Amino acid sequence: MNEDFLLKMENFFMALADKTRLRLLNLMRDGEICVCFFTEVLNESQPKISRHLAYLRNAGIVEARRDGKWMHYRIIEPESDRAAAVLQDTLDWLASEEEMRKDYEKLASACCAPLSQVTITRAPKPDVFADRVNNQEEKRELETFML
Amino acid sequence: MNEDFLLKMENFFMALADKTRLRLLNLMRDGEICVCFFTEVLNESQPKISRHLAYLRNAGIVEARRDGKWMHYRIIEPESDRAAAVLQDTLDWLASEEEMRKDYEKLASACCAPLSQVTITRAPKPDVFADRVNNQEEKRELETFML
DNA sequence: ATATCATATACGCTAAAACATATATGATAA
DNA sequence: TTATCATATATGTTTTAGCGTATATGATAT
Repeated sequence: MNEDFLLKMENFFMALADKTRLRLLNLMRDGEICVCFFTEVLNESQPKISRHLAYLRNAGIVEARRDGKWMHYRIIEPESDRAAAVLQDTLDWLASEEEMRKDYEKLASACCAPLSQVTITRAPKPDVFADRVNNQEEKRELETFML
Repeated sequence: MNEDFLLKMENFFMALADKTRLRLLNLMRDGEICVCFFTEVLNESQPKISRHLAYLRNAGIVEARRDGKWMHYRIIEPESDRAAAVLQDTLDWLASEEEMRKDYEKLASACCAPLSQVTITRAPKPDVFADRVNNQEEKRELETFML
């Protein structure tokens, strides 16, 4: 039956249907973020954050990169163009909300990841995905440089 | 706290995170539909359909109109522009899927509502919301005429 | 009135999601 | 090696979603 496609779509929206996951996505909207930031900014337990990040990863919405002891998560463009459109609208929605901006600003007062300042003082670009892809190499170099 | 806005957003996505509700939205994407159609086309129990329609109504995604014994549901534009954008993308996504088109075509072989033929042979317009609003009066007249 | 039709809601149950706590993993430091 | 740090996962429990069945509501028909 049509179960396959519907199931994927259902799972995609499930991934967006959670307060913690929405806050996580909001924090990642302009680039990759270290797990320790999430726990700090959202003031939630580390296992809770990890579980929700795993959920987003399984849904194909974020991916992770290991950097020594740290894990950095970033939003990726979903395979489906349609899903990508929904996700982009969702990120714009988050960006437009005052409360989410407050979360975002807390990133400045961060914890372990040395790259924090570099990453977040970069001005948010309108096209999130393009920005993310283009700065990938650059970011990696900066990180290596700072370690 | 920020609970209010996040809760609303979470509920909005919850409403989209269910196979039955996605199929219902797909069937409503070009105009209002009678409950009896839903049960017929989706081949699901009447209470199940009603419960999911109530869910969508509480989420501010559809509204109902009574017409004698029948209830007609239609998609409405959410208050939030951001939610409206996500919903529109979602409807386009549904419209693009073969399996959903099959559901949609089953509307032609319908049940109780006399208006069915008139409603569904009308060619789908690109701007769903505008179409819906503009044809409201017209539809009401047609229904009255046919009863 | 009563009966019937279309739909909505209430109730009890099952299944799945989210949580807190504990433990495991994988990397660096000593 | 052992210790420690950052993160992931496993376990048991609580909460919530969805379902089927039964029943209520609201409209028409007799």
